[in-house]
Amino acid sequence: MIDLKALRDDPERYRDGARKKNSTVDIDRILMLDTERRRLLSERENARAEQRVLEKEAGPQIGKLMKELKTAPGGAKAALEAQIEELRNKPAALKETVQEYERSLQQMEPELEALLLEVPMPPDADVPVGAGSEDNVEIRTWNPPGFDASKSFEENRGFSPKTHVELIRDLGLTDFERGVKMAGARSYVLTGDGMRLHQAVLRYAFDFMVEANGFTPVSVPVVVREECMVGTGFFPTGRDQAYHIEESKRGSGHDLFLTGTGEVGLMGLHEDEILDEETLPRTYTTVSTCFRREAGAAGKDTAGLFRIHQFDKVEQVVICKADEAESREWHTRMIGFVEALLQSLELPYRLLQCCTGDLGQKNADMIDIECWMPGRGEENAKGRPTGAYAETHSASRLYDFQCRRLNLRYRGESTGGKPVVCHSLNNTVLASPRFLIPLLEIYQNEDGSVTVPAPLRGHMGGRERIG
RNA sequence: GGUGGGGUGGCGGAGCGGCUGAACGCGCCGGUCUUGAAAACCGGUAGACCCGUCAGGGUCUCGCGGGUUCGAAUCCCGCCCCCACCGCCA
Repeated sequence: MIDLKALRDDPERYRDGARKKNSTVDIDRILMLDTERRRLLSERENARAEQRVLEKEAGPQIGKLMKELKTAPGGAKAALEAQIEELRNKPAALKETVQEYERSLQQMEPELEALLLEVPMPPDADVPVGAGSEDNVEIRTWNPPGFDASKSFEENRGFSPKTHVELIRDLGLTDFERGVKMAGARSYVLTGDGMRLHQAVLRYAFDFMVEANGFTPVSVPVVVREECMVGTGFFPTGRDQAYHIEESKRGSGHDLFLTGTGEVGLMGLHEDEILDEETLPRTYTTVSTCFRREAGAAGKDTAGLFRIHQFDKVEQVVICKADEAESREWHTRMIGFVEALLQSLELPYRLLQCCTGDLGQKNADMIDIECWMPGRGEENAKGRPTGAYAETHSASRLYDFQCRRLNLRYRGESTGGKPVVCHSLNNTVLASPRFLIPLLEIYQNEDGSVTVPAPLRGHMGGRERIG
């Protein structure tokens, strides 16, 4: 959520941000509602203050008169009762006024709140303006020794590569038929070495974040309340991407949702908390199963393990002080962790600066990392794919957008003891089985086997190859 | 799933119709004392929102929502959550 006060002070910044992110949210309607809301608030407060003054005056008098009434002779009772009645009426009249303002407020507030939840975080000034992913800008590429992703796989290795779909089929690493039988389209079963490799890459990435980078390992819920989805910024805009578990027995409003990323659980950890400045930054990592409905992606990437409803992901999040320089620094470092991981596995990749249209609602800035996958891209004359980069990681910088929704703050010396909304960032460490695509395709051999990358062998019982 | 007990400030814990945004204790911060520290003593210590250039003023919040009342942390109704024991169980 954006800061309503900031929007009040500089609406054009948010209008411009919404435009750049292709959002049609009505900023002027928000300003109008906000003005009206403050007017009502102020009126109600004045009436309420007056009411309280009267209460304090009349209250003790009523109490006194009530006592007198008990012992008063019959003839005096009527006069006392009339006096009490009069004292009661004054604040009672104001009560009506207060309630009227409150009803007006209750009528308009849901609309204002709903609109505020839709306002996107304005992109940073240095983010290139663009309509969608086609306008993203390549920052740099990295190639492992002895490999050049700007050339074809065949030129690099001397033979035509199989796609990952062919590799997993030929090596018996998956069983799509039975996956679909049980769970429908985009479902799969990892079998044998497929499952083992999947677990190996996850464990390798998880250990890398904990041991080499000092992140705090945690396990988090993957079934969460709606508040958690709203707080982390995935609702209401992305509601149709989440699996919805109805809890009809308990009435509406208590339904649960499957999380599409460990980010939800990691960021939800400190919802409604005020952290001590000295405990920042918080650096967390988790490995969790992620569920995505992939609504609107019908027919896209239907083959293989690229776009699926359920996968496992090692995720990293950082919660830090509200400081732009620190946010930027962490962003760079979190990307650096992934680069180090990919380099240790010797996989070619590139960094993409996402343009404004591709940032999503929450992000001020986002860098995607794409691994090179020989089995994707345009077909050559023989009808074989020529290879392409495809997204495997996404590093987001959100400033206070997410933490404001979560009501996650910190305080300390630098804030003068006052609570200030934290900044947050997140980045993929490794998502599998998608990650198996570049891994298998790059490490395949001419005889159809796949070499197990050296760093993973410890998690594969020392195996050096599959097949 | 059943039965019982609870939800008050950073924590513990009073309050059970007005004097209570909240006693008291702990913690934390500042000060006195001390060579320094501890102890002791003194003082301070919730959050949100609105108005105001500042100083300051006001409103709301004792799990959440509604009600009763001139007045609610305190009474009533609904909901949520937590704990204990029993049952079931990965």
